[in-house]
Amino acid sequence: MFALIDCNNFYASCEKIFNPKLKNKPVVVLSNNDGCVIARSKEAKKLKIKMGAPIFEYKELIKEKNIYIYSSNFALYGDMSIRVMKTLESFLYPMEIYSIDEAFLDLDDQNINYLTLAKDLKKRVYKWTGIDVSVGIARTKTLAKLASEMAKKQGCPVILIDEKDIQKVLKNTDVEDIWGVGSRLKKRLYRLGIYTAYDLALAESELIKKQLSISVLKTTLELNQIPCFKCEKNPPSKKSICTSRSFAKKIEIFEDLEKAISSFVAIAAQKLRRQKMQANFLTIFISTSFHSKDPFYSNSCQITLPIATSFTPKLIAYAKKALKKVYKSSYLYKKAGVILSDFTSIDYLQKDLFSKLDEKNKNDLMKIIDQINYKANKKALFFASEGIEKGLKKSKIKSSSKMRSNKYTTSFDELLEVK
DNA sequence: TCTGGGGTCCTAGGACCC
DNA sequence: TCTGGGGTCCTAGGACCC
Repeated sequence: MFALIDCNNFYASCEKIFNPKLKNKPVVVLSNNDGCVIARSKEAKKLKIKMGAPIFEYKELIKEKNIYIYSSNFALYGDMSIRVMKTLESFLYPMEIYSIDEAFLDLDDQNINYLTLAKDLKKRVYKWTGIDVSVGIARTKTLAKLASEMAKKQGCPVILIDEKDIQKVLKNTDVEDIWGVGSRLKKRLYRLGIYTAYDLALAESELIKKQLSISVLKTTLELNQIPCFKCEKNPPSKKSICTSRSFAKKIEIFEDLEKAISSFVAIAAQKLRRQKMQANFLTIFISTSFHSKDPFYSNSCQITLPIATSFTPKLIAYAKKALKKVYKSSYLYKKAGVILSDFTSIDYLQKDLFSKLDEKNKNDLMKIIDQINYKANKKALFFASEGIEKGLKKSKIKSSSKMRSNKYTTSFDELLEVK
C-alpha cells in the first residue's frame, strides 16, 4: 500500500502562512524574473489564472480582483518543504520524497485503518507546519496519485482500494490526467481509441508495449493494482546537475555572457561538491528568446574533461573555452546554462600530472570557500570571472524579483515582525 | 515591453565487434 | 549474379515529471 501526500498550492500556501492578510485572498507566485505563473492559491485558480501563463496577460484582472503577486522565494519554500517532510517522517513509514511538495509513504501493513492514518497525516502536517495536504492511498503509486487528486477536490483523504470505486474513478479520468501520460502520449492514445484511464486499464498489453513503450505498459499494470514502481527510500544520487537562467535583460556582449556562465558554473560546482561527486563532462548552452522577433540562435557545446573535477576554477576555464566556440556576436541572448554530468565519486582522487596544486589542496580550498559562503548565508567569496559588480545587483545577469517575501525561516535579518 | 528551472527514463539508429 | 547472424555501446531526441 502506498500513500501519496501532496501539499495543496504549495508555494502560494507558504506565502499565506506568514501573511495573515492573504487569508481567503487570491495569491499568485511567479517564476524567475517575475515572468510566468508557477503557483496559484485556490482563490486564484477560481479566477481562471492558468499555470505557466505569462503574468502580463493578467494585468487588468490583477487590479480588478486585487490579486496578490509574489516573486518566487525558494529559500522559504525549500525550508517549509523540509518541515513538512520531517513531519511525515515522524510517522515512521519508509518514505520517498518525490518532489518539493510531494512524498510517498510505503504502508506495507495489513492491520491499520488507512482512513484514520490519512486523517492523522493531514492533521499533523497542518498543525506542525500550517500547510494543508491532500492524502491518497492505494495499492500502486499511480492509483495513489489519482486518489490524492480526488482528495484535493473533495477536501478529505481518499482510499482507493475497492474494485468498484477504482473502476468508477478510472472511467471519469482522462488518460492525460494519469501520472506518466502527457500531452504527446495523450494524442497517440486517442488515436488508438483509448480516451479514459478505464480504456487504458483494459487495453491489450501486447498492443501497448508494441505501439507505445514499456513505461506506458507499467502504468497500465499499475491501474490494475499491479505495482511496478517501488518506494525509493534512498534516492539514487544525481546523474546530472544543471544551473540555468533567463536574463532579465537581453545580453549581447561576450564578456557579460562569460560572467553569467562563470557564475552558473560556480553554483553547479557547489551543488556537485555537496553530492561528494566530480564531473567528467560539461555542457554549456546559450539561446536567444523563443518569443521575440529578433533573429533566433541557440547552440550548445560539450566538453569531456581529461580528469574528473569539482574544482570551480578548472570548470570555469573549460566553460569559457566552450562558450567561445558557440558564441556569435550581434545576437541578443536571453538564456544560458551549464550542465555537469558523468560523475565519479570524490573518493577516487585522480591526480593531475600537470597541475601545480594537488587535488587535496584544491578540495580543501573549495571546502573552505563553501563553508564561508554557507556561514555568511550569501556569496561572500566568489570568482573574478563571475563579475565584480557590487553584490551583482547592478549586473545584467542578476534576475529581477521585485516582489519577494521575506526569508522568514532561514535569515535572521528577515524574521517575521509582530507589532 | 513582459513568457522558469531542474531533473529522469526510453528508444531508435548508427558504429562497432566477432 | 548471388553477400549472415548475433551482439554491445553510445548518442540524440523525445517524452515525461514537479
